[in-house]
Amino acid sequence: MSAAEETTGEDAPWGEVTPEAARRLLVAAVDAFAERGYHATTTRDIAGRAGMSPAALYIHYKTKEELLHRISKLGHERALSVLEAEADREGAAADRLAGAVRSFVRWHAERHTTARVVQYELDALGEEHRTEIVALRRRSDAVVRRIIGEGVRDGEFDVPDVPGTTLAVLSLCIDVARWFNARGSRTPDEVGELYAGLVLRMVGARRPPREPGAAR
Amino acid sequence: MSAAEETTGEDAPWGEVTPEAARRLLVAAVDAFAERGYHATTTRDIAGRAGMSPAALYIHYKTKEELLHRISKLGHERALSVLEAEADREGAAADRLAGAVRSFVRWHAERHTTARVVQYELDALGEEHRTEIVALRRRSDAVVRRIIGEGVRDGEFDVPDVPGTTLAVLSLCIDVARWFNARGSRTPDEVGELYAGLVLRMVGARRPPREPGAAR
DNA sequence: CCCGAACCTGAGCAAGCGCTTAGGCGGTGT
DNA sequence: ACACCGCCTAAGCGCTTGCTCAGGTTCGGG
Repeated sequence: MSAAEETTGEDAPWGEVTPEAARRLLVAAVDAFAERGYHATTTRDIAGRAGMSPAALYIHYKTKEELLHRISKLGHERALSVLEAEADREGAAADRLAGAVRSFVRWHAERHTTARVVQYELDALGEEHRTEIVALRRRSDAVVRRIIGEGVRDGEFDVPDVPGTTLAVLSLCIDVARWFNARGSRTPDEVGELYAGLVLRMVGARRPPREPGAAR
Repeated sequence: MSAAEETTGEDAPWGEVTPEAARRLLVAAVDAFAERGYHATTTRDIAGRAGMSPAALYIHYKTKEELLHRISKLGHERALSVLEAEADREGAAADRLAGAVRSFVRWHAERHTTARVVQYELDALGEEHRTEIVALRRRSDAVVRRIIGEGVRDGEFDVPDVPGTTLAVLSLCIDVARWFNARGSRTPDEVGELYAGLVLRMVGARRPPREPGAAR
């Protein structure tokens, strides 16, 4: 059975990487970086996983670091768009915060190999590339802070320290990439749901959203 | 039970590392590993920071990996003892949980270079050493789970998913090592206090302990 | 005064690293 | 037919890596 290649959409996360050989190399690099770390991964290992010779890598990427940069940039953009999609919806801050956490966590769990590279290999990037990525991360921070701030303003949340709580919420979500194991007992959906609830408690949400009837 | 000869105790964290040169090398390795990561650090760099020639390292440690193992083991033991000290006290579960989180977080912030190595270089260890360390980490998990379980049993906490919440609490604390910056605006004490409050909310503690009157 | 143990260095080895180069192969336009 | 171009490989270059080893220094005890 030959694979019917799907080149676009959310399900094939590296669909935008063209030519096909470049995509294969990038996917191989994600796996290798996530498994062993950037510095412990050799260009020979990446090329080998993609079924090519070491030299083939340098036709599609100038350096090993450029590969990491491409992965990091695309990954951050995807994670950020997941966050923003939920944040820009209409409705109560509690619903938006819960939705954002649920989606963000689910992304980190589902794509935990990518997320691991994205979140933990930041300082393997060169100076310029790193500052570019850091700017993206600040936008994630701003999104979460905005929702929490609005919740406080509207009297939905009780948060004494908005920046600190924002930091903690993002930290909690990001760390999912470190411990999540696909062979573990929890599905990405379950973790997202659990974390959305925990975060609502962290911000002191007045009433839990969804489930309008059950109070207990 | 051997004579515990502490040179200086908690304030000089590597006091128990006996030949002075070995301690200098270990401290240098902690700095280097935290700054660049294990794989990106060379033995020449470590020796240089300790003011020695590269060969001197191998008089005190068999391999570079053994150095990492020593750091990781001592670090985990210290972090675990910090946790257990607060967990074994008497009193309400909320007080013990808050105390444990406060101390654990403070440790990760104060000793964030050590903590970074301890928490993020686990899979640079060899097979045997890694399983040894993983056992220590499971004990940390057990400590937190026990407190939360007792809080639920005594009706102090409202936690639908005890293992999941335990995981989240520990994850939150551990990730402090990643983002904490000594030149940042928060002191380790402040972060510990903030996180203790957040965790109490996560477990649905009935009433916040300490500070009986003051608000704002 | 010398001895042996503990400690450290200068020089360097084998292996592996990121990356380059010269060239081959297959499909397309003319 | 043939030149061209995109894609790939075999071979290997220059360098750094973890680690070794013969030899030197320091120092307490006899």
